[in-house]
Amino acid sequence: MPHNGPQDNLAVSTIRILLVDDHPLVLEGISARLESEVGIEVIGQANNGQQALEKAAELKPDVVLMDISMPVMNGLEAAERFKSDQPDVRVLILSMHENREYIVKMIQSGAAGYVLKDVSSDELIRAIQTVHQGGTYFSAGASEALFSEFAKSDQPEKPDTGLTKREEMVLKLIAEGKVNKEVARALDISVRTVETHRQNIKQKLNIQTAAGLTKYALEHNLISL
Amino acid sequence: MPHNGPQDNLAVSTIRILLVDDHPLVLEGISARLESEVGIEVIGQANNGQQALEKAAELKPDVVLMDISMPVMNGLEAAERFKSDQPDVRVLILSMHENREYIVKMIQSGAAGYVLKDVSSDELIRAIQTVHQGGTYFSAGASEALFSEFAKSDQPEKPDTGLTKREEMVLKLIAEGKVNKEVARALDISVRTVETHRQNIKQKLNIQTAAGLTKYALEHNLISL
DNA sequence: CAATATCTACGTATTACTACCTAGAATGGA
DNA sequence: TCCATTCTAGGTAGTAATACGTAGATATTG
Repeated sequence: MPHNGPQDNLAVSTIRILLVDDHPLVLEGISARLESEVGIEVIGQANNGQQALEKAAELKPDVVLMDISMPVMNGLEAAERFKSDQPDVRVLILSMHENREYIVKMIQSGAAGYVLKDVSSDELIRAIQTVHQGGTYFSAGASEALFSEFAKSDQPEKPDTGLTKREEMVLKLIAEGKVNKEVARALDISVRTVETHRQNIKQKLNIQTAAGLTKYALEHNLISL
Repeated sequence: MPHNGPQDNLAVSTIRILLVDDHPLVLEGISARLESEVGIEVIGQANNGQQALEKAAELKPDVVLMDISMPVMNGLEAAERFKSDQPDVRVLILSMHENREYIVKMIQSGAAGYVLKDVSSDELIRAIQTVHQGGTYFSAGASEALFSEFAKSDQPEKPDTGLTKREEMVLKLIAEGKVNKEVARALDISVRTVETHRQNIKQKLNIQTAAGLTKYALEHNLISL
């Protein structure tokens, strides 16, 4: 599987960076850090998302290293624009927020990576190289924030409901939208028994309605959508 | 926010690698690639997950570079064991599968990164450095496979239900577990009107029971858990 | 063995929901 | 303006669920 594109140019050409931050001091600091690195060149700077899009269209950078919070157009909006207007540009977010919502939103907006502002120069450079090659980079804090949730959400763990096995079974079937008669048939028991179970379940969980039962079942991963 | 741990040792100490693959040729090849790199040292090799755990306990590597498909104990199982038994060891998966299921499973198992086998030496080294520093690494193919889905799944988009606004409102309240009387009170309309809405909703959606309505509402993001 | 929990089932009465109608008022377009 | 849609509300019946009991059969376990 032969590879073409920027991936193979790493050794021969430098990575062209556009720096975007609304704080001049940050721009200078990062710029100084990166300039000393071989293989990386800061070809321009911008103070907000709007400027970033314009300068990028003109300068054609490989990677846009961008803050999130900025006036005029924030990083989120800018990342979306980049994705739709200049999809070849790789956007690497440099943020001080370790908040999961932010990170998820950035990914959805098409960012290729998310680096916290407290990273070392080494790590920042590695992040730049990674996204330039088409990869995805999250620094330690970011990946923790992201995947701790992600890992859980996709993991159907079944916490203790306080229900018996039979009750769980009944609840499951009810939550799937079955009426008592169907549940009874499915479990080969009397409708009255199902009613009893239903009563006990509702009493145990302190739930009044059938809809509430379904909600509970979904919340507790007894059934899935 | 001061940082301690392996992060700061990059410049002074080498990253100790344990290579795990059931194909001797692959082991040799990767080993050769990595040995020529300064700052990285292959301290051991294993042919399966079982061996990997044993050797890791003995050799204390920084990073375990491991294949998924192996005899005796596969990479998935091994990654889980590493997470529970030797949590300090960073597991980097080296796989030829670009399948999303695999990747998600690996993350849930505690892997710190996922690299496809067709990556360049440069990228592999960068991946190793990244995970060693506590970051998360996905090579281009992997991140695409992962986030194309992920981005969608977390986006609460509200597809057209064919329901009117009022009906959606009623459905929402019902799905939350409210009985008709409560819905009526909440919307300040007659119980009969709620019943009518309920009828119309069920007819439109072809759903029979209250539980079914809740399930539908959840599926379509009208309410959330 | 005795106590406990679980699963099973029924009686009775009340309340809630369902099915299938009609129908007026208001609203928004063609 | 007329038509379609939506929101409103009710009639009448039948079915399902709920509330609150009791109670036997079967494990399970201290």
